[in-house]
Amino acid sequence: MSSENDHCECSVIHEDVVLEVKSKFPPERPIYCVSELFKILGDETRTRIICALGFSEMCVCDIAALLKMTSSAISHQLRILRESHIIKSRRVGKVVYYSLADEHIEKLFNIAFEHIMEEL
Amino acid sequence: MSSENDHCECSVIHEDVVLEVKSKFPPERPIYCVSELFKILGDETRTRIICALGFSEMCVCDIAALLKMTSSAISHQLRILRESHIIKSRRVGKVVYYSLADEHIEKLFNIAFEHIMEEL
DNA sequence: TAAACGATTGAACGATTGCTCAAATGTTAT
DNA sequence: ATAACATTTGAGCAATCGTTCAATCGTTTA
Repeated sequence: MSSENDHCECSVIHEDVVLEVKSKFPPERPIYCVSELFKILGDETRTRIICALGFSEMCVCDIAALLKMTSSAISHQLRILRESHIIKSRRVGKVVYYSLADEHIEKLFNIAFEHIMEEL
Repeated sequence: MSSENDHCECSVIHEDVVLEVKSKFPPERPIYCVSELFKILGDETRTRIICALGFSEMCVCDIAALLKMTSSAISHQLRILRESHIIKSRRVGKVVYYSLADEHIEKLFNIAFEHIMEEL
């Protein structure tokens, strides 16, 4: 016998609220995608990379020098950002230049910065 | 002998770009705070909780029932969200009601949702 | 006061993450 | 072809994370 409360050891207190929120709740996929996006942004190295690319297109070496990290570590993070379509790359000879894929991320960052600034 | 490039095995290719971006770069603290904020939001359970609270104030039990998880697991995540000032709580007898602390997070979520929707 | 119940907490665990290191690509210059 | 160099990649490892489980707290009700 299975019920909606299989995984909850307590009874539902406000069934009306639960049902109402459930009816409005977004589908699983966009929820998953949004949390994945935030997860990508939720790392200090990646945040700093995105912030840097917001000012200028940069190559791996320059980002590494700016952030005082190895280019291997930077490259690993750039791959994650590239696969998430947050940044894009173009190769010129041996050098690969990275830049922000679009302006959405900067907008998201500005809102987040505002939020932080108001807190302190 | 220490230099700016101690942690980078390659030479700086575009010194002008690095110096320019370095001069514009935000201080360490807001960068850290923003990445921490995104890290908090970057978990599917917390995303779903925030989404639910965007529709209605809810108690731990109801959130657990809605998301089909134990109230212990929910409570752990609520603590993280509360300590980050993303949600607030009020106790009425045995029941603790949670709601979003302010409208900033919803705004952030809406921007993120827009970004996701455009991608697919 | 004791029992019931919603919520919280801490330890333990398996899973995931971000870095390092070494090796391998890909491209250019000798 | 060979050397040099920017970048990428994969394995390995320590650290962090999210859940479960059991115990506890706080409040209400019998």
